[in-house]
Amino acid sequence: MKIATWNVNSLKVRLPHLLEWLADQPIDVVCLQETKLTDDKFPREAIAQAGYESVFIGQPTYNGVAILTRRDTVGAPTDVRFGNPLHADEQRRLISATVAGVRVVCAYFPNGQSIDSDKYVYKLEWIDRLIDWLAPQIAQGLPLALAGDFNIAPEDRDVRNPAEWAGQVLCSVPERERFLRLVNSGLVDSFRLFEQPEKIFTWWDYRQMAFRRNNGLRIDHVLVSENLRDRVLGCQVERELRKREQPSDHAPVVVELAPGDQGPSSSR
DNA sequence: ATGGCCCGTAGAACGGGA
Repeated sequence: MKIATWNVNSLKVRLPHLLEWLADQPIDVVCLQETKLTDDKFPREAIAQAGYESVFIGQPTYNGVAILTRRDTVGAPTDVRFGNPLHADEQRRLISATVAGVRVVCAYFPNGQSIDSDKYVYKLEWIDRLIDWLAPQIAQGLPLALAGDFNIAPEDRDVRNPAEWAGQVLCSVPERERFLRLVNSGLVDSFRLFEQPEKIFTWWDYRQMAFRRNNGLRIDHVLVSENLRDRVLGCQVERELRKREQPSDHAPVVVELAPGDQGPSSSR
């Protein structure tokens, strides 16, 4: 079973890329962030014709998240939940569902803007509430994948120019400390389970030809619970989608999971 | 030195992203 996360930066604009990608790649579960669509405008039909069920929650202009599941393999998701029950948040940043026995949490972490911004305070608080919610479930042994745009580069090796970013939003100590707290609640960064080439990133600024110069950050992640660790077969960044005309500034991250005891399609 | 792009909402610039 393949699980992917992708910040599309407007699903309206990126829908053709998404459909071409899914026609080409056998992804079973796709977590999307920054759909920027209200629910009445979500392209459920086009995605259904491509063979995917979708659950989603959006708002005008900002945020918006969705989980797509491949009908032929994993079927429709169950126990869909919107938001964090421990956090009355107006912003649509979280959706979770059970797919093939795995609790999939699709998250669009706040950006934070800059470390002296109110948005930064909100970011840290938002993550704290997320940990409060997820940690007990992980501790109880729920097989879980937390996939999304974390807006955190966990270590300096996840940044092309660490000196430029030192102490800045996405790289600050409090953010990295929270990433570690998430990991320490019983998750592993699937990307780091494998020997990886250096300088692999998931986001590149649209400006300054940053992608061509590979001036990026690794801020999109798939963390899996310890009890799924042995099932992770690989984790890679789909740079191809960032090379296209009119790309998202993020590239997808794809994780492959070996079938569980119940198999990938027997969950429902 | 600063900001240099893209998207949505606008119906011109501006907020937000990262």
